[in-house]
Amino acid sequence: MNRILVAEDEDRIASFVSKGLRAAGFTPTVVDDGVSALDYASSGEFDLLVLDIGLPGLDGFEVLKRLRANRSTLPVIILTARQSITDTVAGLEGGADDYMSKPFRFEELLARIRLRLREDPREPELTVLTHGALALDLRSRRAAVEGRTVELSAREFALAETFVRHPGQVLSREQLLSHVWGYDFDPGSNVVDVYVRYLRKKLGVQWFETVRGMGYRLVEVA
Amino acid sequence: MNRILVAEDEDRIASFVSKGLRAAGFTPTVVDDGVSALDYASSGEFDLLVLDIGLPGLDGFEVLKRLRANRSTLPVIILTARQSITDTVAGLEGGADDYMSKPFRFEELLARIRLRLREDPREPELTVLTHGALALDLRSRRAAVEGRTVELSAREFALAETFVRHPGQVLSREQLLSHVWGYDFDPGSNVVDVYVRYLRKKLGVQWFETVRGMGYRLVEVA
DNA sequence: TGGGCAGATGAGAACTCTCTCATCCGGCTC
DNA sequence: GAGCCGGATGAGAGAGTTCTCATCTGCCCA
Repeated sequence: MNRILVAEDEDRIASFVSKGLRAAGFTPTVVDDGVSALDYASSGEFDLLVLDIGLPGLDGFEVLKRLRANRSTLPVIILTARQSITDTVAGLEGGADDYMSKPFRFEELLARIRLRLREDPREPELTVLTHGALALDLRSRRAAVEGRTVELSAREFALAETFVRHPGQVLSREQLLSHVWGYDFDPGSNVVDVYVRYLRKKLGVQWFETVRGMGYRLVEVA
Repeated sequence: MNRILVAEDEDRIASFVSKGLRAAGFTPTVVDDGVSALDYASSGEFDLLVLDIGLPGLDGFEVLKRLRANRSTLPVIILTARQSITDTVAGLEGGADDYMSKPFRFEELLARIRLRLREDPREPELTVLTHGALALDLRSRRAAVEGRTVELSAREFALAETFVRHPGQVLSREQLLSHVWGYDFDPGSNVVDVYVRYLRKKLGVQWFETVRGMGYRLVEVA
């Protein structure tokens, strides 16, 4: 349950997605045109399809349509153009299970993939992440340190979530930028530093270790 | 699949919830102490339990614990005190299926109840609401009118959602206030008027009809 | 026809959020 | 030990959001 087909023709996005998926333990395969997408998706070798709408050859809608016409129940998450609700509606009506509109944060795509691949969808979605005395309530966007509740802004929360999902692992600024800010953010910025500082201030300095020249790391709990 | 047990001792909230549930087509029953809650919940007469943590007699945790000890699989949504993530974690670990922290917007509770009662949880959650040429993307908080995409703020979106979920129905300011702003908002405010104006400006005046002395109504589509 | 009242509207205060920029600090290297 | 460089920090600009308030408008009824 971890073979994922990524149909996306923009190199930058395809690589962003496939790298991230691999790091998260999935086995991604990338194709960059509609015909191959349909072909591979029909092979039965995949557990989920991430499908860009704007594919050359056969567009995403067409791929989806033919796939469903062949009675495939493969879960499909479509990537729709920036801001196009029309595409979203059409895609969902055309049999997509979910969608992401570009530009998206990788963590969000990951959450949706996990949701679609979950063995028992009846099982409650994990909405509170914990790491030692640190707890993140994914729904209310609030955090708690040793019982004390802390309000986090959207960005602060997304960053904290990324750390908690990769405890003990050194995360580079680039990784954090692409996971939290999206794939098309200015890599020269020092936002990451600034937001790590915000988190340190709100959650306590002891959680976030600086690894000089490398990035930051959420300290592991004993 | 529509009999809901509400265990809540604060009158104001109990009535807010039960009224809303009735209006949404459910059949709510209210109890105001832990012993009755456990009693009724064990009867097999209900499809879901909305359980306040701070109940007199037996508190919510205890009710939940005993319920699960008796092998009941009744879906339970707990209501936790303002900001207490600790309660939330304890509740979910104690076998709750979901939670709401007070003060909550009614529409949100409703969404969670619907989710838990859905026949086939595998079926994609409805994430785009439409009403004629009006579409609301619940996830990206964007709306579309005849293909044109419009950005809405959180409040604007919640208000629009309420209208679209009750098309053609006159909604009083009080109803809108409690649904969109929560149950403890100053009833003397004219925020509703102001936000209806914002929606008219962004989505078009034709959608929102003023019913003098009564409230507002989303016009039905031909 | 005039007054009153419900609703519409304009303006703006308070606040939050996000990000940039300039400067400071301190460890590492030579 | 000096200088450099990565990172920490403080400050603030700019944008967006939410809500209040005062005023305007126009419908309805006496």
